[in-house]
Amino acid sequence: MDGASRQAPQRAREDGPARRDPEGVRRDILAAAGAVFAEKGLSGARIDEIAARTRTSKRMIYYYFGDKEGLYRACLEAAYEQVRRGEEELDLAGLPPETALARLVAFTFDHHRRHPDFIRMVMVENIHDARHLRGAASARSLNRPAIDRLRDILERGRRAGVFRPDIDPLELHWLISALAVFNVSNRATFSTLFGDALFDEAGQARLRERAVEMVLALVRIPQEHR
Amino acid sequence: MDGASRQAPQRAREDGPARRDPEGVRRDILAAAGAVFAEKGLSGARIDEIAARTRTSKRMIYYYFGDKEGLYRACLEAAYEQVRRGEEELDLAGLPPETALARLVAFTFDHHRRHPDFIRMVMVENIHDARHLRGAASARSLNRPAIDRLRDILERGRRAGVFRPDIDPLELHWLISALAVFNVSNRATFSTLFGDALFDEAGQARLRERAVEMVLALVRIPQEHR
DNA sequence: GACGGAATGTACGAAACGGTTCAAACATGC
DNA sequence: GCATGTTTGAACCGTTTCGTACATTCCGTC
Repeated sequence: MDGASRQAPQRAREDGPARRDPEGVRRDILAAAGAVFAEKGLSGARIDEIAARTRTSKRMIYYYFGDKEGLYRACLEAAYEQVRRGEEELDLAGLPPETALARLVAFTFDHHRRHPDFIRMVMVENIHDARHLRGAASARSLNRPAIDRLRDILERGRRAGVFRPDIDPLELHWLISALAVFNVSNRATFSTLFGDALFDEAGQARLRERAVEMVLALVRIPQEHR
Repeated sequence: MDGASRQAPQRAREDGPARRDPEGVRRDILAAAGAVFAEKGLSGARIDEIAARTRTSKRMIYYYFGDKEGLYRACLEAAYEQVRRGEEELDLAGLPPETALARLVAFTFDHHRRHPDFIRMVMVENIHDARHLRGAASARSLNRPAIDRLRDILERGRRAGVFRPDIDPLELHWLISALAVFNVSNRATFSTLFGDALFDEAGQARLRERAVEMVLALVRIPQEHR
């Protein structure tokens, strides 16, 4: 073949001699499969279609991932990892609790909106009763920090006398997730039934604002009680 | 065709074989198909499995519904119809606006919880970008009353001076739906990642209470501004 | 410069699946 | 009771689809 494609193993040779580019092939497959699974679901996805969207062949899918479910599991874990890692960008340290919470809600809203394929994978997985996620121990530990972050904010707010003391961080996470996830997961049916006024830029900005207001209104101690 | 004189056949003989019963057969198929589609999705569902859960045969499915997609569409419409009809039970007339809104939120929360198969159908449909729902004109008209009900409550609250005037009923419906739907649609992944403390009876009662608080806190004019 | 294991391409098999054929059984109008 | 169109069951058909067998290429090492 040509010599140009040969220099592919461009990664610095750390421990192993990267011959052809197994890691790259894996990533390539994972990206293609992730897109197709998100679009069509587990049973709706066709291995041949995934292979076609790849720079490599169907044979490689089975070589690296065993079977369709193995590939799906790998996609699921990769999706969680990518999205949760993206959340680490958010730095709330030093902000006053109310500002921190407002920023967290707004960020979560936008973050989910930026990752519709992740949301679709989660929906697909819920259709399957989270059967595949259950095996992934990584996912559990990957998600715990979200709760910790909230607990911290709530605690700081409580100490500052601006937040109610009876709000459970897990409940709050549930509430915030509900808004941020629903916005993406049910966009198609919602806009079909009620029009898409809520889903253009202005509408989304308003919804995000409402979400922030709503969470803060729940958590705050009303002025007259302070 | 005549509507009245045709429904005779299955009536009298309860335990007899009721040979000809088109309407009954249709309902039977729809029920079985609804369950399977909700469980496995459109592409995951197997016509043979649906047929097996039926008192009749695969042949009848094609006789009555044409093909798999036709059957799916019929299930989708039936699901929306059944659930929206169930919402008509709720009577809020005469209640003060705050009470009415609180009751509406609590009812919506419980109602969705009682109909997980409907939620699953909606999820499946969202995976398909609402392609099949788009054709169903009935669904659109079926859902409009939900907005009207909210508009009415908001308007009454505004006139009574207890609700903010800048809340759009559509936005509010979005918010309420997000909480009620997410609670069912993402239960599997959420409880896998964070435990199922929120999903036993006590947990669900707490979540419902939070949802009510949250919506009311958003819509109310704060005491000190009245 | 041949060896051996890892990586890749090709082509195919077996089962699953959606959908159809054919004819028999049936209710109902005449 | 008979003719007629409707309703049903069982076997069947052509494709699609997952997965694999086998051949081949690549590359570090001896």
